Amino acid sequence: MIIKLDENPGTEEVFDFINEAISKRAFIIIVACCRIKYRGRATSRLGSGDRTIIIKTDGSFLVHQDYNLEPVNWQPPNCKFKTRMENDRVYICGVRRNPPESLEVEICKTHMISYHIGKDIKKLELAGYEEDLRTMIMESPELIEKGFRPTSKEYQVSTGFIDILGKDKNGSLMILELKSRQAGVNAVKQLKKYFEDFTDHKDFVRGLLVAPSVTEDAQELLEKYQLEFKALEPPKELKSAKSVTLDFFNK
Amino acid sequence: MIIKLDENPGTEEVFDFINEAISKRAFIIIVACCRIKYRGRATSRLGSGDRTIIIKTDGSFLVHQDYNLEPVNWQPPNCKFKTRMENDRVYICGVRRNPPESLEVEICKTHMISYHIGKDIKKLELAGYEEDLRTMIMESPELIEKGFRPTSKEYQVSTGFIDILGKDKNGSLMILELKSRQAGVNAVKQLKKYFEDFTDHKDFVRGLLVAPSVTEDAQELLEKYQLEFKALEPPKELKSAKSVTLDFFNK
DNA sequence: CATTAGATTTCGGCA
DNA sequence: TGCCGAAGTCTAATG
Repeated sequence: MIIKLDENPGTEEVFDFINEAISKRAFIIIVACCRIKYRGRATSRLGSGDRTIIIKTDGSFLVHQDYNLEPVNWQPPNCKFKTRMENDRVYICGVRRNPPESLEVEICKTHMISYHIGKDIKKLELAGYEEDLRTMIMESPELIEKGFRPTSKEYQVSTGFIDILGKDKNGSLMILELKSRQAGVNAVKQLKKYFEDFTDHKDFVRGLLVAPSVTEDAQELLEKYQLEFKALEPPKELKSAKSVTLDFFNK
Repeated sequence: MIIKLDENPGTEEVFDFINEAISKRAFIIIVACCRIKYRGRATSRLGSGDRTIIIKTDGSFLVHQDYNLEPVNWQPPNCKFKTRMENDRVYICGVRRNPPESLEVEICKTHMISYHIGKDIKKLELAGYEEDLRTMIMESPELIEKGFRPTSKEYQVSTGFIDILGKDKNGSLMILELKSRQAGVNAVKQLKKYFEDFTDHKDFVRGLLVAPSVTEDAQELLEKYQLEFKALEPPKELKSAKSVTLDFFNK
Protein backbone atom coordinates (compact mmCIF):
# COMPACT_ATOMS: atom_id res chain seq x y z
CA MET A 1 0.00 0.00 0.00
CA ILE A 2 1.39 3.30 -1.13
CA ILE A 3 -0.04 6.25 0.74
CA LYS A 4 0.74 9.94 1.04
CA LEU A 5 -1.09 12.57 3.02
CA ASP A 6 -0.84 16.15 4.08
CA GLU A 7 -2.66 18.41 6.54
CA ASN A 8 -3.44 22.03 5.71
CA PRO A 9 -1.26 22.18 2.61
CA GLY A 10 -0.77 25.39 0.65
CA THR A 11 -2.21 26.04 -2.78
CA GLU A 12 0.85 25.06 -4.78
CA GLU A 13 1.38 22.00 -2.67
CA VAL A 14 -2.20 20.91 -3.35
CA PHE A 15 -1.79 21.55 -7.05
CA ASP A 16 1.35 19.44 -7.28
CA PHE A 17 -0.11 16.77 -5.04
CA ILE A 18 -3.21 16.34 -7.20
CA ASN A 19 -1.27 16.26 -10.44
CA GLU A 20 1.11 13.67 -9.07
CA ALA A 21 -1.79 11.53 -7.80
CA ILE A 22 -3.72 11.73 -11.08
CA SER A 23 -0.64 10.77 -13.11
CA LYS A 24 -0.17 7.77 -10.82
CA ARG A 25 -3.83 6.83 -11.14
CA ALA A 26 -4.15 6.87 -7.37
CA PHE A 27 -7.27 7.09 -5.21
CA ILE A 28 -7.46 10.72 -4.08
CA ILE A 29 -9.27 12.12 -1.05
CA ILE A 30 -9.45 15.85 -0.38
CA VAL A 31 -11.24 17.60 2.46
CA ALA A 32 -11.55 21.21 1.47
CA CYS A 33 -13.64 24.34 1.36
CA CYS A 34 -14.78 24.58 -2.23
CA ARG A 35 -17.33 25.81 -4.77
CA ILE A 36 -18.73 23.63 -7.52
CA LYS A 37 -20.19 24.04 -10.98
CA TYR A 38 -21.74 21.33 -13.11
CA ARG A 39 -22.92 21.60 -16.68
CA GLY A 40 -24.17 18.78 -18.84
CA ARG A 41 -27.33 16.74 -18.48
CA ALA A 42 -28.46 19.54 -16.19
CA THR A 43 -26.87 22.61 -14.66
CA SER A 44 -25.95 23.08 -11.03
CA ARG A 45 -24.04 25.33 -8.73
CA LEU A 46 -22.99 24.93 -5.13
CA GLY A 47 -21.65 27.80 -3.06
CA SER A 48 -18.67 27.75 -0.77
CA GLY A 49 -18.48 25.13 1.99
CA ASP A 50 -16.45 22.23 3.42
CA ARG A 51 -16.78 19.06 1.34
CA THR A 52 -15.06 15.75 0.78
CA ILE A 53 -13.78 15.28 -2.76
CA ILE A 54 -12.87 11.87 -4.14
CA ILE A 55 -11.22 10.85 -7.38
CA LYS A 56 -11.11 7.11 -8.02
CA THR A 57 -8.61 5.21 -10.10
CA ASP A 58 -11.19 4.62 -12.85
CA GLY A 59 -11.82 8.34 -13.21
CA SER A 60 -14.94 8.54 -11.05
CA PHE A 61 -15.31 11.95 -9.43
CA LEU A 62 -17.38 12.50 -6.29
CA VAL A 63 -18.12 15.45 -4.05
CA HIS A 64 -19.81 14.68 -0.75
CA GLN A 65 -21.46 17.07 1.64
CA ASP A 66 -21.63 15.87 5.24
CA TYR A 67 -25.18 14.53 4.87
CA ASN A 68 -27.01 12.22 2.45
CA LEU A 69 -25.79 8.96 1.08
CA GLU A 70 -25.47 10.32 -2.43
CA PRO A 71 -22.75 12.71 -3.55
CA VAL A 72 -23.99 16.27 -4.09
CA ASN A 73 -22.08 16.42 -7.38
CA TRP A 74 -20.29 13.73 -9.31
CA GLN A 75 -18.98 12.42 -12.57
CA PRO A 76 -19.23 8.73 -13.57
CA PRO A 77 -16.11 6.66 -14.40
CA ASN A 78 -13.70 7.53 -17.20
CA CYS A 79 -13.85 11.26 -16.92
CA LYS A 80 -10.75 13.20 -17.90
CA PHE A 81 -9.20 15.63 -15.45
CA LYS A 82 -7.68 19.02 -15.99
CA THR A 83 -6.21 21.04 -13.16
CA ARG A 84 -5.13 24.64 -12.98
CA MET A 85 -4.11 27.27 -10.46
CA GLU A 86 -5.62 30.74 -10.49
CA ASN A 87 -5.79 33.50 -7.86
CA ASP A 88 -4.36 31.22 -5.19
CA ARG A 89 -7.00 28.58 -5.92
CA VAL A 90 -6.81 25.12 -7.37
CA TYR A 91 -9.39 24.09 -9.96
CA ILE A 92 -10.14 20.48 -10.77
CA CYS A 93 -12.25 19.99 -13.85
CA GLY A 94 -13.57 16.56 -14.79
CA VAL A 95 -14.86 16.32 -18.36
CA ARG A 96 -16.79 13.53 -20.02
CA ARG A 97 -18.10 13.07 -23.54
CA ASN A 98 -21.28 11.11 -24.17
CA PRO A 99 -23.08 12.70 -22.65
CA PRO A 100 -20.98 15.86 -22.77
CA GLU A 101 -20.69 17.15 -19.25
CA SER A 102 -18.18 18.77 -16.96
CA LEU A 103 -17.75 19.19 -13.24
CA GLU A 104 -15.49 21.88 -11.88
CA VAL A 105 -14.39 22.12 -8.27
CA GLU A 106 -12.79 25.34 -7.12
CA ILE A 107 -10.73 24.67 -4.00
CA CYS A 108 -10.39 27.70 -1.73
CA LYS A 109 -8.78 26.07 1.30
CA THR A 110 -7.57 22.51 1.71
CA HIS A 111 -7.81 20.93 5.16
CA MET A 112 -6.51 17.49 4.25
CA ILE A 113 -5.34 15.76 1.13
CA SER A 114 -4.30 12.18 0.55
CA TYR A 115 -3.76 9.64 -2.15
CA HIS A 116 -3.24 5.92 -1.98
CA ILE A 117 -2.75 2.92 -4.23
CA GLY A 118 -4.12 -0.19 -2.62
CA LYS A 119 -4.80 -3.80 -3.43
CA ASP A 120 -8.32 -5.11 -3.90
CA ILE A 121 -9.14 -7.98 -6.18
CA LYS A 122 -12.32 -9.17 -4.47
CA LYS A 123 -15.75 -8.76 -6.04
CA LEU A 124 -18.99 -8.41 -4.14
CA GLU A 125 -21.08 -11.55 -3.67
CA LEU A 126 -24.72 -10.60 -3.56
CA ALA A 127 -27.99 -12.48 -3.20
CA GLY A 128 -31.62 -11.52 -2.75
CA TYR A 129 -32.76 -9.78 -5.90
CA GLU A 130 -35.32 -10.51 -8.56
CA GLU A 131 -33.20 -12.97 -10.50
CA ASP A 132 -32.71 -15.08 -7.38
CA LEU A 133 -36.46 -15.14 -6.92
CA ARG A 134 -36.95 -16.25 -10.52
CA THR A 135 -34.32 -18.98 -10.21
CA MET A 136 -35.89 -20.23 -6.99
CA ILE A 137 -39.34 -20.48 -8.59
CA MET A 138 -37.99 -22.25 -11.68
CA GLU A 139 -36.21 -24.75 -9.43
CA SER A 140 -39.02 -25.16 -6.88
CA PRO A 141 -42.31 -24.33 -8.64
CA GLU A 142 -44.33 -25.83 -5.78
CA LEU A 143 -43.44 -22.71 -3.78
CA ILE A 144 -46.02 -20.94 -5.94
CA GLU A 145 -48.64 -23.63 -5.41
CA LYS A 146 -49.04 -27.37 -5.66
CA GLY A 147 -49.08 -28.49 -9.27
CA PHE A 148 -47.64 -25.31 -10.76
CA ARG A 149 -45.37 -25.96 -13.74
CA PRO A 150 -43.37 -23.11 -15.27
CA THR A 151 -43.13 -23.37 -19.04
CA SER A 152 -40.88 -20.42 -19.87
CA LYS A 153 -39.16 -17.42 -18.34
CA GLU A 154 -38.85 -13.96 -19.82
CA TYR A 155 -41.51 -14.76 -22.39
CA GLN A 156 -41.82 -11.96 -24.90
CA VAL A 157 -45.19 -10.44 -25.63
CA SER A 158 -46.01 -7.29 -27.56
CA THR A 159 -45.77 -5.04 -24.51
CA GLY A 160 -42.64 -6.49 -22.91
CA PHE A 161 -41.38 -9.58 -21.13
CA ILE A 162 -43.40 -11.81 -18.84
CA ASP A 163 -41.16 -12.89 -15.96
CA ILE A 164 -42.47 -16.45 -15.76
CA LEU A 165 -45.18 -18.19 -17.77
CA GLY A 166 -46.62 -21.54 -16.63
CA LYS A 167 -49.65 -23.71 -16.02
CA ASP A 168 -51.49 -24.65 -12.85
CA LYS A 169 -52.60 -28.15 -11.90
CA ASN A 170 -55.75 -27.73 -14.04
CA GLY A 171 -53.74 -26.74 -17.07
CA SER A 172 -54.76 -23.08 -16.90
CA LEU A 173 -52.21 -20.59 -18.16
CA MET A 174 -50.52 -18.58 -15.38
CA ILE A 175 -48.75 -15.28 -15.86
CA LEU A 176 -46.28 -14.47 -13.08
CA GLU A 177 -44.96 -10.98 -12.40
CA LEU A 178 -42.04 -10.95 -9.96
CA LYS A 179 -40.84 -8.21 -7.62
CA SER A 180 -37.96 -8.63 -5.21
CA ARG A 181 -39.38 -5.87 -2.96
CA GLN A 182 -42.78 -4.71 -1.85
CA ALA A 183 -44.90 -4.34 -4.97
CA GLY A 184 -46.80 -1.12 -5.69
CA VAL A 185 -49.60 -0.24 -8.09
CA ASN A 186 -47.24 -0.16 -11.05
CA ALA A 187 -46.41 -3.83 -10.63
CA VAL A 188 -50.14 -4.64 -10.71
CA LYS A 189 -50.66 -2.46 -13.78
CA GLN A 190 -47.83 -4.22 -15.55
CA LEU A 191 -49.29 -7.61 -14.72
CA LYS A 192 -52.69 -6.40 -15.95
CA LYS A 193 -51.10 -5.35 -19.22
CA TYR A 194 -49.57 -8.78 -19.80
CA PHE A 195 -52.81 -10.37 -18.66
CA GLU A 196 -54.73 -8.48 -21.33
CA ASP A 197 -52.34 -9.79 -23.98
CA PHE A 198 -53.91 -13.17 -23.31
CA THR A 199 -57.55 -12.17 -23.10
CA ASP A 200 -58.03 -13.33 -26.68
CA HIS A 201 -57.38 -16.83 -25.39
CA LYS A 202 -60.56 -18.79 -24.93
CA ASP A 203 -59.17 -20.63 -21.95
CA PHE A 204 -59.08 -19.37 -18.41
CA VAL A 205 -55.93 -17.39 -17.61
CA ARG A 206 -54.59 -16.46 -14.18
CA GLY A 207 -52.39 -13.48 -13.36
CA LEU A 208 -50.20 -13.80 -10.28
CA LEU A 209 -48.06 -11.16 -8.62
CA VAL A 210 -45.16 -12.66 -6.67
CA ALA A 211 -43.41 -10.39 -4.16
CA PRO A 212 -42.53 -10.23 -0.47
CA SER A 213 -45.54 -7.95 0.08
CA VAL A 214 -47.84 -5.43 -1.64
CA THR A 215 -48.91 -1.90 -0.80
CA GLU A 216 -52.52 -1.38 0.22
CA ASP A 217 -53.37 0.38 -3.05
CA ALA A 218 -51.83 -2.44 -5.01
CA GLN A 219 -53.89 -4.97 -3.03
CA GLU A 220 -57.11 -3.15 -3.94
CA LEU A 221 -56.12 -2.98 -7.58
CA LEU A 222 -55.38 -6.72 -7.62
CA GLU A 223 -58.89 -7.44 -6.39
CA LYS A 224 -60.42 -5.04 -8.87
CA TYR A 225 -58.62 -6.72 -11.76
CA GLN A 226 -59.22 -10.24 -10.42
CA LEU A 227 -55.52 -10.88 -10.18
CA GLU A 228 -53.83 -12.94 -7.49
CA PHE A 229 -50.93 -12.44 -5.11
CA LYS A 230 -48.42 -14.85 -3.68
CA ALA A 231 -46.12 -13.68 -0.88
CA LEU A 232 -42.61 -14.92 -1.57
CA GLU A 233 -39.20 -13.52 -0.71
CA PRO A 234 -36.14 -13.88 -2.90
CA PRO A 235 -33.62 -16.25 -1.30
CA LYS A 236 -30.88 -14.33 0.43
CA GLU A 237 -28.35 -17.09 0.73
CA LEU A 238 -25.00 -16.45 -0.91
CA LYS A 239 -23.68 -19.00 -3.36
CA SER A 240 -20.49 -19.35 -1.36
CA ALA A 241 -22.55 -19.98 1.79
CA LYS A 242 -24.59 -22.55 -0.12
CA SER A 243 -21.56 -24.48 -1.33
CA VAL A 244 -20.10 -24.33 2.17
CA THR A 245 -23.31 -25.85 3.45
CA LEU A 246 -23.21 -28.51 0.75
CA ASP A 247 -19.60 -29.31 1.56
CA PHE A 248 -20.59 -29.60 5.16
CA PHE A 249 -23.31 -32.12 4.43
CA ASN A 250 -21.21 -34.00 1.89
CA LYS A 251 -18.56 -34.77 4.47
CA MET B 1 -12.68 23.40 10.91
CA ILE B 2 -11.71 20.72 13.37
CA ILE B 3 -9.64 17.96 11.87
CA LYS B 4 -7.67 15.03 13.17
CA LEU B 5 -5.79 12.42 11.22
CA ASP B 6 -3.43 9.52 11.67
CA GLU B 7 -1.32 7.34 9.39
CA ASN B 8 -0.91 3.61 9.99
CA PRO B 9 -2.48 3.64 13.45
CA GLY B 10 -2.67 0.51 15.59
CA THR B 11 -5.87 -1.37 16.34
CA GLU B 12 -6.59 0.24 19.70
CA GLU B 13 -5.79 3.65 18.33
CA VAL B 14 -8.28 3.11 15.50
CA PHE B 15 -10.91 1.86 17.93
CA ASP B 16 -10.59 4.92 20.17
CA PHE B 17 -10.38 7.25 17.18
CA ILE B 18 -13.62 5.96 15.68
CA ASN B 19 -15.52 6.06 18.96
CA GLU B 20 -14.38 9.60 19.60
CA ALA B 21 -15.37 10.66 16.09
CA ILE B 22 -18.80 9.02 16.27
CA SER B 23 -19.55 10.61 19.65
CA LYS B 24 -18.64 13.99 18.16
CA ARG B 25 -20.79 13.34 15.10
CA ALA B 26 -17.82 14.02 12.88
CA PHE B 27 -17.27 13.10 9.24
CA ILE B 28 -15.03 10.03 9.29
CA ILE B 29 -12.76 8.75 6.52
CA ILE B 30 -10.85 5.49 6.86
CA VAL B 31 -8.60 3.86 4.30
CA ALA B 32 -8.15 0.28 5.40
CA CYS B 33 -7.92 -3.33 4.44
CA CYS B 34 -11.27 -4.79 5.43
CA ARG B 35 -13.96 -7.42 4.95
CA ILE B 36 -17.64 -6.61 4.73
CA LYS B 37 -20.95 -8.29 5.42
CA TYR B 38 -24.38 -6.88 4.66
CA ARG B 39 -27.71 -8.37 5.61
CA GLY B 40 -31.09 -6.78 5.12
CA ARG B 41 -32.92 -6.04 1.87
CA ALA B 42 -30.42 -8.46 0.36
CA THR B 43 -27.33 -10.31 1.57
CA SER B 44 -23.76 -9.64 0.52
CA ARG B 45 -20.23 -10.44 1.39
CA LEU B 46 -16.96 -8.89 0.27
CA GLY B 47 -13.61 -10.50 0.95
CA SER B 48 -10.48 -8.78 2.17
CA GLY B 49 -9.13 -5.76 0.30
CA ASP B 50 -8.22 -2.07 0.57
CA ARG B 51 -11.27 0.18 0.67
CA THR B 52 -12.29 3.69 1.63
CA ILE B 53 -14.84 3.82 4.43
CA ILE B 54 -16.92 6.91 5.12
CA ILE B 55 -19.28 7.74 7.95
CA LYS B 56 -21.19 10.98 7.53
CA THR B 57 -22.59 13.20 10.27
CA ASP B 58 -26.16 12.12 9.46
CA GLY B 59 -25.28 8.46 9.95
CA SER B 60 -24.74 7.57 6.30
CA PHE B 61 -22.27 4.72 5.93
CA LEU B 62 -20.33 4.13 2.70
CA VAL B 63 -17.66 1.71 1.59
CA HIS B 64 -15.95 2.47 -1.71
CA GLN B 65 -13.75 0.25 -3.79
CA ASP B 66 -11.31 2.05 -6.06
CA TYR B 67 -13.61 1.82 -9.08
CA ASN B 68 -17.24 2.65 -9.87
CA LEU B 69 -19.14 5.74 -8.86
CA GLU B 70 -21.37 3.84 -6.48
CA PRO B 71 -20.24 2.48 -3.12
CA VAL B 72 -19.83 -1.30 -3.05
CA ASN B 73 -21.68 -1.42 0.27
CA TRP B 74 -23.59 1.25 2.12
CA GLN B 75 -26.23 2.18 4.61
CA PRO B 76 -28.54 5.20 4.11
CA PRO B 77 -28.70 8.05 6.67
CA ASN B 78 -29.65 7.57 10.32
CA CYS B 79 -28.03 4.25 10.91
CA LYS B 80 -26.77 3.52 14.41
CA PHE B 81 -23.18 2.48 14.93
CA LYS B 82 -21.69 -0.10 17.22
CA THR B 83 -17.98 -0.73 17.40
CA ARG B 84 -16.00 -3.51 18.99
CA MET B 85 -12.49 -4.90 19.12
CA GLU B 86 -11.81 -8.61 18.63
CA ASN B 87 -8.68 -10.56 17.73
CA ASP B 88 -6.76 -7.38 17.01
CA ARG B 89 -9.46 -6.22 14.63
CA VAL B 90 -11.92 -3.34 14.78
CA TYR B 91 -15.51 -3.98 13.77
CA ILE B 92 -17.89 -1.20 12.79
CA CYS B 93 -21.50 -2.26 12.57
CA GLY B 94 -24.14 0.11 11.20
CA VAL B 95 -27.71 -0.94 11.98
CA ARG B 96 -30.95 0.47 10.62
CA ARG B 97 -34.58 -0.37 11.30
CA ASN B 98 -37.18 0.01 8.61
CA PRO B 99 -36.11 -1.78 6.71
CA PRO B 100 -34.09 -3.84 9.17
CA GLU B 101 -30.58 -4.10 7.83
CA SER B 102 -27.04 -4.10 9.05
CA LEU B 103 -23.63 -3.50 7.55
CA GLU B 104 -20.53 -4.75 9.28
CA VAL B 105 -16.99 -3.78 8.36
CA GLU B 106 -14.14 -5.78 9.79
CA ILE B 107 -10.98 -3.71 9.70
CA CYS B 108 -7.81 -5.77 9.45
CA LYS B 109 -5.24 -3.04 8.82
CA THR B 110 -5.77 0.71 8.80
CA HIS B 111 -3.65 2.80 6.43
CA MET B 112 -5.17 6.17 7.22
CA ILE B 113 -7.90 7.50 9.44
CA SER B 114 -9.32 10.98 9.78
CA TYR B 115 -12.29 12.85 11.08
CA HIS B 116 -13.36 16.43 10.58
CA ILE B 117 -16.15 18.78 11.51
CA GLY B 118 -16.62 21.41 8.85
CA LYS B 119 -18.97 24.21 7.91
CA ASP B 120 -21.33 23.92 5.00
CA ILE B 121 -24.67 25.67 4.87
CA LYS B 122 -25.05 25.88 1.12
CA LYS B 123 -27.61 23.85 -0.78
CA LEU B 124 -27.28 22.72 -4.38
CA GLU B 125 -28.98 24.85 -7.01
CA LEU B 126 -30.08 22.65 -9.89
CA ALA B 127 -31.91 23.22 -13.15
CA GLY B 128 -32.78 21.13 -16.17
CA TYR B 129 -35.15 18.42 -15.08
CA GLU B 130 -38.70 17.48 -16.02
CA GLU B 131 -40.35 20.01 -13.75
CA ASP B 132 -38.41 22.82 -15.41
CA LEU B 133 -39.63 21.59 -18.78
CA ARG B 134 -43.24 21.53 -17.54
CA THR B 135 -42.95 25.02 -16.07
CA MET B 136 -41.47 26.33 -19.28
CA ILE B 137 -44.30 24.89 -21.38
CA MET B 138 -46.99 26.19 -19.02
CA GLU B 139 -45.42 29.65 -19.22
CA SER B 140 -44.68 29.59 -22.96
CA PRO B 141 -47.16 27.19 -24.60
CA GLU B 142 -46.28 28.49 -28.07
CA LEU B 143 -43.02 26.51 -27.73
CA ILE B 144 -45.12 23.42 -28.40
CA GLU B 145 -46.85 24.98 -31.39
CA LYS B 146 -48.75 28.09 -32.41
CA GLY B 147 -52.15 28.17 -30.77
CA PHE B 148 -51.49 25.51 -28.15
CA ARG B 149 -53.24 26.22 -24.84
CA PRO B 150 -52.51 24.03 -21.81
CA THR B 151 -55.63 23.42 -19.70
CA SER B 152 -54.20 21.43 -16.81
CA LYS B 153 -51.05 19.80 -15.55
CA GLU B 154 -50.74 16.42 -13.84
CA TYR B 155 -54.25 15.52 -14.88
CA GLN B 156 -55.32 12.27 -13.27
CA VAL B 157 -56.68 9.44 -15.38
CA SER B 158 -57.30 5.84 -14.39
CA THR B 159 -53.82 4.70 -15.35
CA GLY B 160 -51.83 7.58 -13.87
CA PHE B 161 -51.09 11.25 -14.37
CA ILE B 162 -50.92 13.04 -17.69
CA ASP B 163 -48.08 15.57 -17.54
CA ILE B 164 -49.88 18.31 -19.45
CA LEU B 165 -53.34 18.34 -21.03
CA GLY B 166 -54.35 21.06 -23.48
CA LYS B 167 -55.98 22.01 -26.75
CA ASP B 168 -54.53 22.93 -30.12
CA LYS B 169 -55.63 25.88 -32.26
CA ASN B 170 -58.49 23.78 -33.66
CA GLY B 171 -59.75 22.88 -30.22
CA SER B 172 -58.56 19.27 -30.41
CA LEU B 173 -57.51 17.71 -27.14
CA MET B 174 -53.75 17.26 -26.77
CA ILE B 175 -52.06 14.86 -24.37
CA LEU B 176 -48.46 15.77 -23.60
CA GLU B 177 -45.95 13.33 -22.15
CA LEU B 178 -42.75 15.03 -20.99
CA LYS B 179 -39.24 13.63 -20.64
CA SER B 180 -36.27 15.71 -19.57
CA ARG B 181 -33.92 13.42 -21.53
CA GLN B 182 -33.92 11.27 -24.61
CA ALA B 183 -37.20 9.36 -24.62
CA GLY B 184 -37.25 5.60 -25.14
CA VAL B 185 -39.98 3.11 -26.01
CA ASN B 186 -41.36 3.20 -22.47
CA ALA B 187 -42.21 6.87 -22.77
CA VAL B 188 -44.13 6.13 -25.99
CA LYS B 189 -45.96 3.22 -24.36
CA GLN B 190 -46.96 5.43 -21.47
CA LEU B 191 -48.26 8.09 -23.83
CA LYS B 192 -50.17 5.43 -25.76
CA LYS B 193 -51.76 4.26 -22.51
CA TYR B 194 -53.01 7.76 -21.69
CA PHE B 195 -54.06 8.22 -25.29
CA GLU B 196 -56.24 5.12 -25.10
CA ASP B 197 -57.96 6.52 -22.02
CA PHE B 198 -59.44 9.12 -24.35
CA THR B 199 -60.34 6.87 -27.26
CA ASP B 200 -63.94 6.83 -26.01
CA HIS B 201 -64.03 10.52 -26.90
CA LYS B 202 -65.79 11.16 -30.19
CA ASP B 203 -63.52 14.11 -30.93
CA PHE B 204 -60.07 13.92 -32.43
CA VAL B 205 -57.31 13.57 -29.84
CA ARG B 206 -53.59 14.12 -30.32
CA GLY B 207 -50.81 12.49 -28.30
CA LEU B 208 -47.53 14.39 -28.18
CA LEU B 209 -44.23 13.29 -26.73
CA VAL B 210 -42.07 16.21 -25.64
CA ALA B 211 -38.38 15.48 -25.03
CA PRO B 212 -34.93 16.62 -26.20
CA SER B 213 -34.82 13.59 -28.53
CA VAL B 214 -36.12 10.05 -29.03
CA THR B 215 -34.42 6.73 -29.64
CA GLU B 216 -34.87 5.13 -33.03
CA ASP B 217 -37.13 2.39 -31.64
CA ALA B 218 -39.29 5.00 -29.93
CA GLN B 219 -39.56 6.94 -33.19
CA GLU B 220 -40.88 3.86 -34.99
CA LEU B 221 -43.36 3.18 -32.22
CA LEU B 222 -44.62 6.76 -32.38
CA GLU B 223 -45.35 6.37 -36.08
CA LYS B 224 -47.01 3.02 -35.54
CA TYR B 225 -49.31 4.49 -32.90
CA GLN B 226 -49.90 7.72 -34.84
CA LEU B 227 -48.45 9.79 -32.03
CA GLU B 228 -46.42 12.95 -32.45
CA PHE B 229 -43.08 14.20 -31.20
CA LYS B 230 -41.85 17.67 -30.34
CA ALA B 231 -38.14 18.22 -29.64
CA LEU B 232 -37.75 20.48 -26.62
CA GLU B 233 -35.05 20.70 -23.98
CA PRO B 234 -35.69 21.60 -20.37
CA PRO B 235 -34.23 25.01 -19.53
CA LYS B 236 -30.89 24.64 -17.79
CA GLU B 237 -30.64 28.14 -16.44
CA LEU B 238 -30.31 28.40 -12.68
CA LYS B 239 -32.74 30.61 -10.82
CA SER B 240 -29.88 32.58 -9.31
CA ALA B 241 -28.45 33.11 -12.79
CA LYS B 242 -31.91 34.18 -13.97
CA SER B 243 -32.35 36.75 -11.23
CA VAL B 244 -28.82 37.98 -11.85
CA THR B 245 -29.73 38.42 -15.49
CA LEU B 246 -32.92 40.22 -14.57
CA ASP B 247 -31.07 42.45 -12.14
CA PHE B 248 -28.60 43.14 -14.89
CA PHE B 249 -31.31 44.20 -17.33
CA ASN B 250 -33.25 46.11 -14.70
CA LYS B 251 -30.33 48.34 -13.97
C1' DC C 1 -21.92 1.50 -29.18
C1' DA C 2 -26.91 2.07 -28.01
C1' DT C 3 -30.75 0.19 -25.44
C1' DT C 4 -33.06 -1.98 -21.50
C1' DA C 5 -34.38 -3.38 -17.05
C1' DG C 6 -33.22 -3.88 -12.19
C1' DA C 7 -31.51 -1.73 -7.95
C1' DT C 8 -29.87 -3.03 -0.70
C1' DT C 9 -31.74 2.15 -5.98
C1' DT C 10 -31.88 7.34 -3.17
C1' DC C 11 -34.48 11.28 -2.42
C1' DG C 12 -38.11 14.61 -2.08
C1' DG C 13 -42.96 15.52 -1.82
C1' DC C 14 -47.43 14.71 -0.40
C1' DA C 15 -51.21 12.45 1.92
C1' DT D 1 -44.94 7.26 8.34
C1' DG D 2 -45.92 5.11 3.93
C1' DC D 3 -46.29 5.48 -0.90
C1' DC D 4 -45.27 7.36 -5.48
C1' DG D 5 -42.33 9.00 -9.08
C1' DA D 6 -38.20 11.40 -10.91
C1' DA D 7 -33.22 11.19 -11.18
C1' DG D 8 -27.33 14.67 -14.04
C1' DT D 9 -30.10 8.21 -11.57
C1' DC D 10 -25.95 4.03 -11.97
C1' DT D 11 -24.75 -0.57 -13.55
C1' DA D 12 -24.52 -4.91 -15.85
C1' DA D 13 -26.22 -7.49 -19.64
C1' DT D 14 -27.58 -7.78 -24.29
C1' DG D 15 -27.96 -6.96 -29.37
